[in-house]
Formats: sequence, structure tokens, C-alpha cells
Amino acid sequence: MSEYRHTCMIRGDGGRVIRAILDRICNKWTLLVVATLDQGSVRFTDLQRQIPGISQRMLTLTLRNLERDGLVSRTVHAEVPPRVEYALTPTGKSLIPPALALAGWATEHVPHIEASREAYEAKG
Amino acid sequence: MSEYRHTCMIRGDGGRVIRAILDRICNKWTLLVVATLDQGSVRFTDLQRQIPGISQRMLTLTLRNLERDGLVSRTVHAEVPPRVEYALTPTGKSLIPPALALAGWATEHVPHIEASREAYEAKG
DNA sequence: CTGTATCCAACGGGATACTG
DNA sequence: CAGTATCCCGTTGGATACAG
Repeated sequence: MSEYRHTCMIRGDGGRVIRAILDRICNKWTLLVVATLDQGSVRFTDLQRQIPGISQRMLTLTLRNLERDGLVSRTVHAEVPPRVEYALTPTGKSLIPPALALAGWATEHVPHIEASREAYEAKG
Repeated sequence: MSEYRHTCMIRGDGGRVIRAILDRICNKWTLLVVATLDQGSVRFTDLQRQIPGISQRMLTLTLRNLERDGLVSRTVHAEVPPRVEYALTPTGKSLIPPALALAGWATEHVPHIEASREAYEAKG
């Protein structure tokens, strides 16, 4: 059965609702950072070590944006050397289930999609 | 309770799984086009009319990518003037539930996020 | 350890004009 | 009607160097 009557949640307001979230989480690193923080409080260097390929710059930028949007909390401990711990806020945690839904879909369908891609390239 | 034991679906393979889907659906128009096609078979011009702000170029590109990935079917009717109808494939339809999960999250949390943004800007 | 600053290449995407 | 072709600009993000 069609779910058309529900897709207004996506299309609503000329797409402004879905765009609001896309603008925030649809970049190269945000979802990976959020997923990594789901284990609890993690410090900067540990995050960088657990997320292969991310640069200091992009980790900083991603964390700042998440903090600014209230999805991640940042705690500075007055020590030497400095220790900064990042953790998901309740809002941040609430993003995990929909993110998992997406990841589940990807896990299930990406193989078929890749096959379709190759077939498409083959015939032109 | 933490869902950490599940987030491997997001982080798995160094993030390649989640990246695979992000690369395909996280652009300005894809989710809107998919949601619009959930009503059934729609022709090019109708799509453009129902998706405010999309240009011919971007609608074409988005549809081509979706077709190439096997999420959308394209049917050309041999008439004059030409009539082309686009529709979701089963794989395309399967994307609707996770997309709705995301949209639901957005609807629920975006107000709080925007407030957090403004507070962040205010204090610097 | 936890960042900032700068430079730069690649890409997405808008505007516009043209076509079978 | 349903596209294609070109131009062009803003943003994203990588590399690198520097700093508190």
C-alpha cells in the first residue's frame, strides 16, 4: 500500500522541513561522529582515532556545528594537558534511531543499487 | 538505554556503508523527488511543477541518478508530444519508510535545533 | 592535547539558451 | 513536452602549518 498520505512530512512546506535536516546531517562526517559518540563521552583525539580519514579541521568543524545545534555537549576539564570530552545530548541521541533506519536500508539495498549502477554503465 | 551495539551499522567498514547512501540521497533534491513520486506515476513537467524551485537541469540529473541506481523507472510513450512517466521501483519505495523516520525526527526536533543555533550565535 | 588559520582543488547546483 | 549544453559562482573539504 502507498504511504503517499504520509510523505507530506517530507514534502511539507515546499521541502523546507527535510532541507532543514539535510543541511545539518548530510555532510561527509556528521553521522559518523554522532554514531561514534553513541558509546558515551569521548575525547577529541579518541574520536579522530576511531573515525578513519577525518582531519583535525573537519572533526573540529563537525563537532562545532553539532554543539551549536544542541546535538553534542562539550566539556573542558581544567587540566594539563587539556582534556575535552564530547557526548551526545538527548536531542543528539534521538537522532540515532532514524540514522539506524537509514543505515539498515543502506545495508539491505546498496548491493542491489551498485549492481544497477554497473548494469546502467554497461549498456550506456 | 544505549544503542551502541547497533551503531556498527552506521560506522561499519570505516563508514563506507553510510557513505554509500549519503552520496546518493543527500543532495538538494533527491528525497523530494522520491517523496513526490510516492503518489504513483508522474511525468516530467508535473514533477517540476510539484517541486517548487527545482530547475529542469537538476530535475533531469536527479531522475537520471535515481534511474541509474534502480530506484526510479522511466517509461517513454511513443506519442506526439512526447510523454515520459517516472515511478518508484520496489527499491525506491523501500526508501520511503527510513526517509519518513528522518522527516519525523526533523519535524520534532528542528525547532529546538534552531533555538539552540540562535542561542549559540547570541553568546558567541 | 586540542585546536586555528590559510590556501586551494573539486563539486554541486543556479541561470540561461538551445533542441528533437 | 522533455530534455541538453554552457557558463559560472559558492560551498565543501583536504593538506599543511601554526598556537595555547
